Amino acid sequence: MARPASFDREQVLERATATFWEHGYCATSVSQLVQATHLQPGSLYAAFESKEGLFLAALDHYARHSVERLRDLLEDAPDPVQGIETFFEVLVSGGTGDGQRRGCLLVNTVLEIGRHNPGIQARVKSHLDEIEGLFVAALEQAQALGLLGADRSPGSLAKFLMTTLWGLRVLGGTGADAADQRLVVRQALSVLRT
Amino acid sequence: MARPASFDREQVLERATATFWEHGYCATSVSQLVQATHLQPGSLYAAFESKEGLFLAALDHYARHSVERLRDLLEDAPDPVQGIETFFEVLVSGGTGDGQRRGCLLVNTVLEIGRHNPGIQARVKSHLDEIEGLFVAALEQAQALGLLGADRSPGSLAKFLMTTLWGLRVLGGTGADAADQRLVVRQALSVLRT
DNA sequence: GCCGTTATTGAGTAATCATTCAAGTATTTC
DNA sequence: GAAATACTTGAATGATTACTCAATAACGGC
Repeated sequence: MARPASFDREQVLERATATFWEHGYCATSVSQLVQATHLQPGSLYAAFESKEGLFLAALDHYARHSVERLRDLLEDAPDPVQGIETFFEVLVSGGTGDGQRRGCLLVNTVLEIGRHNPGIQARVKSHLDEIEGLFVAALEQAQALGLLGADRSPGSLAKFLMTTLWGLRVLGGTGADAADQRLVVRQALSVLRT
Repeated sequence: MARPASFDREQVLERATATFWEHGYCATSVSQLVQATHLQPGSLYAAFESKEGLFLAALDHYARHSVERLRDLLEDAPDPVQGIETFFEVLVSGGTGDGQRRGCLLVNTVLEIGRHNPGIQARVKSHLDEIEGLFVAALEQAQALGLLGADRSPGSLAKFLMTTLWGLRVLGGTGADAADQRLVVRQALSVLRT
């Protein structure tokens, strides 16, 4: 019925996400996004409405992949507790490489603009809640398997693990090496061994 | 020998700090700083060289007060462990009010620009190290008093507490209320009770 | 192959950005 | 009170900002 879009939306999102992730929301200009996505301003605005719209789409794109990776990791683990331990080990040892240098886009976003932009805050929170949900499920499984005391609260522990994860992102941002981060992970995960 | 500056440097720093704290580094414009400090651009640049120079001075100003408050709190506490517990309770319950809404300027800065600006990262890190040092000292005192097992590592625990503190700042940024934050603090501080 | 519809282009918008500087002003020293 | 010195002023700088729109191009349905 009409001319179809000539760009691959997924690829555009991938490139836009990388740009936002690298520089942050404020420090990323539209002309940088134009350069990264190979889309002219007009096309970019036709497809995503605004810089903020593109950023929200980038957040979704980023979260989709993050959640997927965590889910796979937990499913492939021999047991839920080891899955969580592996997750933190991957986090600390760099994993993808880029992830270590740039931290987590969701966490960066909370502190950069979450407080000032309710729409973005809500979107980030919903993605973080999804991740927290995976931790809750893993901890409940662990309880069912007798790996975690029945008196422990999966919800409370999951919130604690999320907070540890976020703190590690800040620690990474200060330039701390993997060894320092591992010390923290050991202290934090000792809570699961009670 | 010449005309003295007519502004109160401390007051200017206080106002500039509040502005940076509220909006972040990137989102704070020089004209906002001009408005907040009541200094014309020329005076601002004569006194602080650049926007970044003023920001560094603001970071120092902020850290000076933060460290002071933590030191007082730890000194006034009946014992070091209770001091740490009080610190986290104050953190979670809002404390100053502004602090709760705006988080911690140092933590916000790490994730917003620390990775891209080595000078700022180094300055933030030195301030955070000072705070970590206070925790180390408190934990060593606790050990000396028999409140903490002699087999525990004050350095490692201090890093863990810092990470928890940072994670709580992110948790606060997502809009979590004091009750949720308290759950996390309870899990985290249980590590001290081992 | 033509028409209706939609994507693409990229120069152009006004606003704002961080920064500068020449002119004017106030203070100290002698 | 004059000379020297340094602070204050605020308009102006060129660059960059997010964003728009009229013109052009390309596709699907018939």
